[in-house]
Amino acid sequence: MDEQPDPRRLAVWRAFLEAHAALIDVLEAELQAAHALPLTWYDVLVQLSEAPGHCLRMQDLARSVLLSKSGLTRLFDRMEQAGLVERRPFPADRRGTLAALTPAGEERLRRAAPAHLAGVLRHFARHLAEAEADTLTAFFARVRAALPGRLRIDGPV
Amino acid sequence: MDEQPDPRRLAVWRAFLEAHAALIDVLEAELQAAHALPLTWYDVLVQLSEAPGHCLRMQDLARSVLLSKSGLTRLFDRMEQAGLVERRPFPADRRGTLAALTPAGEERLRRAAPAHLAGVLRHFARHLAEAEADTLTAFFARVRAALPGRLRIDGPV
DNA sequence: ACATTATTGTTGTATCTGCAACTATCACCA
DNA sequence: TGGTGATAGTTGCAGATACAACAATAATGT
Repeated sequence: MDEQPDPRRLAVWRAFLEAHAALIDVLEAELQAAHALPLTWYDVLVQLSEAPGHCLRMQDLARSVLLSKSGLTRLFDRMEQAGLVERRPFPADRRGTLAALTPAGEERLRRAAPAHLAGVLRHFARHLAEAEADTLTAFFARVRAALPGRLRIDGPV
Repeated sequence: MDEQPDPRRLAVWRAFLEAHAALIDVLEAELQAAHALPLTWYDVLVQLSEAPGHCLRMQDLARSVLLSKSGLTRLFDRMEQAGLVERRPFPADRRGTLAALTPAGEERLRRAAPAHLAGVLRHFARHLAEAEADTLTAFFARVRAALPGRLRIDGPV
């Protein structure tokens, strides 16, 4: 491949980083203001609600929300204390734990989702022409596919 | 407005988030492995090296690297201790401090930059067709422009 | 059956970040 | 000139995250 410094492509990278940072900031602030939910909490609720049976193994949930095992353990502790989720034993494998949504968690998500999705639309997707959407998804998918899965998962070396 | 869930555009958002997380992970890991530099340190070095006179006010630097004032204070402390940057008095306004690159910092950046830029190219820009690059930059710029500047800067309410 | 190895989730600890409060300095205006 | 408020940077503190070590359980091979 041609490997010139190529400032055009470098510019994309900068723009990508800045857009991401700004987007996360706004969406987080909006979600926090409107429903007192950090984005990470929202993400957990979404992943659980989309899972079959509204529950997931802790480790799978960790991968879904892009967090390390220990990171999720602590996050889940906080959310459990808030009554939005709960741990259940997983009979099939007694090492495992099932992370499940409580009714309160479902309700909280149901109330917060519309505003958040509207935010994503307003701040992000709105700027996307119909045709561009697929191009972009495909691009991100290519990037993602060529990358190793999550590094920095914890556990011993 | 049309407020259908619009899964196509939602998919872009998800793909965007996942690609970002994965990219940061790999690039950080590579930079760390090859040059013992966290991405934040690299960013500071780049911003300073691109600034006129190789120095910037602390607050401007904070904005450039997308960090809060206090966040930068601490980050800069660490980098100063490592000898890569230094604080200089700013005569024109004695409240201010100039963040400057040391020769060691310049040297470190000069050695690390090629590998990092190659990484950005290999993991990100390579998947981008020539024509797509401009489309994408424009899109991110639109997103960025429509957004408020950094929220969550610190300081009293 | 048993020993060895892998996997699951949690915990100890360190790092990094932001918010709010603080000090020092500056800007402005009466 | 003095006073009031704004601004620059630092610091105390709390929150969130990752890595490494750990206990409990499962899987595998002999």
